[in-house]
Amino acid sequence: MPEGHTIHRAARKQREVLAGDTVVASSPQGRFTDGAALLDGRRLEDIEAHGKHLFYRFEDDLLLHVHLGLFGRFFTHKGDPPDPRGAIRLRLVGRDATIDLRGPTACEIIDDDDEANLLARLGPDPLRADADPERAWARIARSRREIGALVMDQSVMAGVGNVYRAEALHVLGIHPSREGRSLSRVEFDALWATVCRMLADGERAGRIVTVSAEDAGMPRSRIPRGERTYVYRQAACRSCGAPVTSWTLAGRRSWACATCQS
DNA sequence: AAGAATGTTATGTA
DNA sequence: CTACATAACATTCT
Repeated sequence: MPEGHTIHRAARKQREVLAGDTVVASSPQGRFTDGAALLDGRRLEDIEAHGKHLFYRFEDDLLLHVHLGLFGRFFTHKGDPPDPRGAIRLRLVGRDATIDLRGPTACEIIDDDDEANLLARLGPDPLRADADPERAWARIARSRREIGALVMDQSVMAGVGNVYRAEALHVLGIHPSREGRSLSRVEFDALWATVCRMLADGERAGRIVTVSAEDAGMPRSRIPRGERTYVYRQAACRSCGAPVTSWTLAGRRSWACATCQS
């Protein structure tokens, strides 16, 4: 479910929903029980997103790290807290909203060292004002790894996942298998700008729609599911109609248009 | 109803 | 040291 846009959106919405409240975090279940006793009843002070990672700062300097992984999801309930459904790993209870977390790969109490180590492994996040694209360029410009692997490597840039990898490289006409170091500075600048735009769009809309209104022949908000991407999970390119090839790149399925991309 | 999926990490191999 | 493959783990949907 989540690429970087989902995470930033969650942070923003949760800040809104919980703003000004005394928020109580209740006992995570299952394999995340370690931090339960510590979190219980503590007030939430801040939420921050870095790439696909979320950091919750609680009173008494307690820091909760959440990573949704492939399946993690938040569920927001207005009004009184409902009975827990399924394995709730974290429950944040505000004055008039409850947020449940299910299926994360990480939901753990960490210390400042852990946090520093995590952040040190993250490249610039296109959704953050403090992102420095030069760090990404420095890695890409001298790497012989495929660009399709590099853009999804969270230490190169933080927040891009499988959908944006396919879509960003497609609109730029760059084949995912090209070596990083074969990209020109102009191409990299366009790549960074595209990733920034796509992630920001996704955060605003709450879903990924990379196809333009012109190409779809309808407002982007009304494009049906399954038609919102040019090549991702497509058999034919939604831009030119040519066949889309798919193969495994960096452990994930990858797509490219035979004619648009080289 | 097996299998795939908007992810990461640890470990083994070359 | 780099790159790549595999397994493990989380859950929902088709």
